[in-house]
Amino acid sequence: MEVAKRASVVEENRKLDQLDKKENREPGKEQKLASTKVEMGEVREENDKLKNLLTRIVDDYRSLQTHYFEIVQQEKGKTVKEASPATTPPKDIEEEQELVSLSLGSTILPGGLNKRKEKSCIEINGNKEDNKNEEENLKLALDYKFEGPGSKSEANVLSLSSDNSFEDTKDEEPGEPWPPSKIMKNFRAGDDDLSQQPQVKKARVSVRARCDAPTMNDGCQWRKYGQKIAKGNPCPRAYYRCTVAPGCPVRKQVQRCADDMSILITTYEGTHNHPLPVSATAMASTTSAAASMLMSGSTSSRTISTPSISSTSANLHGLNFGLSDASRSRPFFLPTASVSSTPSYPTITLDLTAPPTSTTQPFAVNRLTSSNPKYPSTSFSFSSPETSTISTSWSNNYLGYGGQLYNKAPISSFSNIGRHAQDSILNSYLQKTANLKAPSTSSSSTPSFLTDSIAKAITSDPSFQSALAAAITSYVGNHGPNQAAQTGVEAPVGQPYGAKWGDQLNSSGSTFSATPCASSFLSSKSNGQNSSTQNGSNLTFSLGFPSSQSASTSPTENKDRIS
DNA sequence: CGATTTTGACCTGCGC
DNA sequence: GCGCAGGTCAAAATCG
Repeated sequence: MEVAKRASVVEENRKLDQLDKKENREPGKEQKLASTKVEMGEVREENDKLKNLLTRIVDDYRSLQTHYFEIVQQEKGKTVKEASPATTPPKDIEEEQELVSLSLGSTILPGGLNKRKEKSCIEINGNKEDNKNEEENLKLALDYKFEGPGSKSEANVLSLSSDNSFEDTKDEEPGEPWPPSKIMKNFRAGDDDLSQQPQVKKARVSVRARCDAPTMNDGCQWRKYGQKIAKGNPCPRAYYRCTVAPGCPVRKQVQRCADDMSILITTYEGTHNHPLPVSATAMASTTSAAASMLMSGSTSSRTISTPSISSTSANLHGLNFGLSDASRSRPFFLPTASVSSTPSYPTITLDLTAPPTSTTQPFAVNRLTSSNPKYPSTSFSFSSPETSTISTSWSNNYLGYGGQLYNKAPISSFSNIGRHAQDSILNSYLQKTANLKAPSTSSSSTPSFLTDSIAKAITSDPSFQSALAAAITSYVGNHGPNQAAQTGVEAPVGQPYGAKWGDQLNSSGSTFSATPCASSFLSSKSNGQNSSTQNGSNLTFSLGFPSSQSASTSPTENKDRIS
């Protein structure tokens, strides 16, 4: 009911927004505009109330979930003790299990790789009708998403969807662009997903990175199945397919950049239909999110009132990510992402080799012209000098130390606009987070209007949020099963191996990288380990691809070479 | 000996 | 229809 109410409010907001836009184009209607704004204020107020309500519901949900797990544990103990063959759980328990399973969006792990998770993961095979109510509940719990483009309301909701389907987004009811059921549909491992979503299959995510090794180790196991000399590039293009699971549709192309041989271009296509190793989940989810960003076409020119990163962080907090604690403020680290498209293959490129963006060009979320109008194009310019550092670090296998990376160049020292972009995210986040402890001096060096506008520009794009969310979700899924369980956040693209956050931190010297060969990951420094932010810790989101030569989980890739 | 890579042949889509 | 380029297949070679 609340969801429906909220949806109606969202729709109302959208209409008002459109009306607002329209009237801005037609001056001389100030009176109408004024009344509209009054209406809008009311709607916003109501929206706020609903948000609060939603937050309460989420809290309730979480506590219920905690209770549920306790009950399940007790039930399990009982069942084992009694060892009764006729022990069929009560129906309500079953239903509850379904609910939890839906909420977590988890899938059963093959082979019991994660026993703890197995306990909380119950496969759902019930029919849709029966699950409808549960799905509604799920929406209540997980419906952290941006309202659709055009919504003027303060979109403090964050989508964790990686829904890539045009049809899906098209078909959605206003205000509910990505229902959780669809999120699950995409994230859930399954062969039939791809057949149902050819668009997803076609979407490609290209990663450019400086890498001396023949190929980047992204954590997956690949088998080379072909090599071709592509036109216009003396370097051959190698074709790999994922061999983690038989029948996995994911493929990648690896090719050196013709202009700069040190740059390795890896293009991913498809979605894994199997659980991924920890080291591969971040990459998978990042590419998935990037593909989502691309395919969702959600890059409409929303330059109106938009959420700042603080609202995002609030949502993350809402998801129990715990970022709202200012003492644990974490900067986000983002690569350059640009979109291009061919008629059949829309491609988003994450460029981690890009030099600092021109200082003459203020940061903005630009729209690029697309060769195919079907696929809207967007360029996010998050370039910074750090990207080259990252790339270098990939080759040098230092990618597990995102915190260090970040600390190599203190925030306050960044002067280029690309850095500003990242600063702005951080600053905006820091500024708007309660109980700020002034961990950085960067805010003084960055004009507030700039940081605000940048933050707004960045965060206004739901796709960005989606990508960020997916990365975060990946992080949560990988490093914090507990968090994931509490939040109901679904782990993207199959990540059954939920390693404990703390475990990872401990095992890797305060970074998330459990192993030096971890491919793509989200790195962090724990509290008190960071000299530059003594009052807090850094969490650096970055893409990391240690060279396969120096560290590879796959012997295949170790000997991989491009002749 | 199984897994993986190599490499030429083949298939497919697209532009002319 | 033809040629080109990208992508895939599959037999042979190679590796561990």
